Amino acid sequence: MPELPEVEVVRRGLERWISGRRIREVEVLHPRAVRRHLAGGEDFAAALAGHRVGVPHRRGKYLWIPLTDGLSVLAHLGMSGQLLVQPGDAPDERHLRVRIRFEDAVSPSDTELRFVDQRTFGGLSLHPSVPLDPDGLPDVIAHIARDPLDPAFDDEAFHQALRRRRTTVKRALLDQSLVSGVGNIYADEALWRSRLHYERPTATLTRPRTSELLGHVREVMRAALDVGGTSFDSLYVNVNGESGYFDRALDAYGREGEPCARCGTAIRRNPWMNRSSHYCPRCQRPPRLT
DNA sequence: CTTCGATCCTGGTAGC
DNA sequence: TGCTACCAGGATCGAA
Repeated sequence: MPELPEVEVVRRGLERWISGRRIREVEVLHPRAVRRHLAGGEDFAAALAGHRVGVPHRRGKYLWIPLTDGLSVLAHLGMSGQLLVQPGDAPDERHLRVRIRFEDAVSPSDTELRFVDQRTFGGLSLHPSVPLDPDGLPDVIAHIARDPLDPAFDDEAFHQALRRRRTTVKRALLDQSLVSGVGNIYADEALWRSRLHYERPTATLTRPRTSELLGHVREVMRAALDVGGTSFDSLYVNVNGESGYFDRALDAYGREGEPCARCGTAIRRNPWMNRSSHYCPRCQRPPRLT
């Protein structure tokens, strides 16, 4: 599942392969992939044609590609989305949803951009920027908080927000209006590293504990970025987050029944919010019920 | 205002 | 073999 590191790898790949190119033609093959573009698929395709694309930006799990007139193409990968740079004559993927061809593609094997998404939770859309925003942040994601790797992320404000909230620490990590880019995988990993149970009330976290947690979030994301970021300089921008390379480095997520790397106790998986939480029952003690 | 559960989607797999 | 049930889960929406 693409979380911040996977999306950042995609962003870098796009910067390398499509920045500066002019769009010739857009093909929308599945309406659901552009459902957040309220004017519809035909409008989306027509609006993009002729634009030159700028340098892709990212906030949390969203990335956007600025066009020339204050508009940006916003992309979210959802659970299974991929942005692929493929030769134009490569066979269509089974779940190809949108194809973007460029003016500079003269031979059939020259590259195009493809949005592929099996479960169609992701999508593309076109939006104006927040006025005066230096990065051209699309207005529809103005409510998304900065992510922990953003130099402007405010650790102290985050801590204060946690203290005010009446919620639990994992819910807070997944709340994209508090901190963005963290999904189920990196939440479980950061909590394991911090020896925090997922149901710990955020109001009980001390400032040092919050700092430690943020530090572990950053560590695990940077580790994933280091591994995933090494492969993008090939022809394909091929990142869907499954990334068979990083999962060997995970300590909690997907490790049910395997020994905790710290204490050897079997990792547990509990149902949680229609998904799962993975944790070490010994290192990550549940909070006392009040 | 905050909190929280239901919902969208499809392919893979477990179980009968 | 063929069917059903369940699972993965980010973001949004509406209820409380």
